[in-house]
Amino acid sequence: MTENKKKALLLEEFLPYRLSYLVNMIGLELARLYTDDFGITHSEWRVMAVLGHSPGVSAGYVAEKTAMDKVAVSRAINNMIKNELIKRSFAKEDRRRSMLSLSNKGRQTYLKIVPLVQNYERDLLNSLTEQERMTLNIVADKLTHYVKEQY
Amino acid sequence: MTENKKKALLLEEFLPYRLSYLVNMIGLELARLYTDDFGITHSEWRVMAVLGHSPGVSAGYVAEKTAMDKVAVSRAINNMIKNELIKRSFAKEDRRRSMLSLSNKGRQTYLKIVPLVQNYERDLLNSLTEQERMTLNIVADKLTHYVKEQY
DNA sequence: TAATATTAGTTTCATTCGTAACTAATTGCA
DNA sequence: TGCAATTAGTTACGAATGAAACTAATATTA
Repeated sequence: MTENKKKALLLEEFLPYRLSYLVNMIGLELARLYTDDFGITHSEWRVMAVLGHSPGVSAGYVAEKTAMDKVAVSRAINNMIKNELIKRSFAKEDRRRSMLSLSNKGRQTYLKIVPLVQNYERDLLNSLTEQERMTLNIVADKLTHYVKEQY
Repeated sequence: MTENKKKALLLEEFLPYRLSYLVNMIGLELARLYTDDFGITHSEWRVMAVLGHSPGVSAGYVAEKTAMDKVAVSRAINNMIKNELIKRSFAKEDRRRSMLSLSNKGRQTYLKIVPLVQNYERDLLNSLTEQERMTLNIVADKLTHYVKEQY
């Protein structure tokens, strides 16, 4: 006999909904850190985070690392070039491939934002016990692994 | 002396990013369940979930329960009325307040979707141990509580 | 009770986002 | 070599989203 207990569906108990709500709130709070003070959008911040760590990479690499699609990356990059946060050149051996890095202004902004978001993450995680943080890490990895192979 | 170990910021280790990626993937997968087969959008599904459980409530109540803004709720509702998934009347004692419930067609759709999303949730959680599921619940609540009071 | 404020929901408009089509450069291979 | 296929990135367009202004109904209060 297969499992057949028909349980009511309550949004506030449904894990995907709860996580979505949580992530949305976290995103809003983080966005305040870079939007209000630096006029950087969420997409732009992701691009910046990759270039801050890995200068010289291509737009495709950024797309891969950020899990953004290439159109979104293209838009963010071009906007940041306009705002002089990013410098772009093209690879000599393949003139399609861009080589991106932060400008001085971009790097200064990056270096200001990094501690802000790291502090936010720290404060957030400080509401958990060490044991809970460890489990959260494992759970996030397991679930991500699961959804990736589903996909 | 305050903590001053300057750690590099790696997107793939940054919890808000990891959770955002995970939730996005889960959302895409869930959307397949109701969009492909029933032409229901994500917003519409949330509205449907509330009305399935609590027939007769107002648009404002739906907005509150779904954490959607009232514009999004209004649009979803009107579209679902057009598609004959929802019936609407207005309260006699306050003719601004809507009283919403699923139509027969809407309820049939709802009853088909509920087990699909519940199965999805079950499969997702089955990739965890019982202990991890318990901790995940607690962690989700704690973090949500934290971000709510921050806000 | 008339004037004002508040509330429920809708419309408008500007921006964001994603898909698909496109351009330009390079690679593969006949 | 030369032509088809692939790759990097951009442009164009339609759908989704959010903020602000708006409409209609009700509540407040002078």
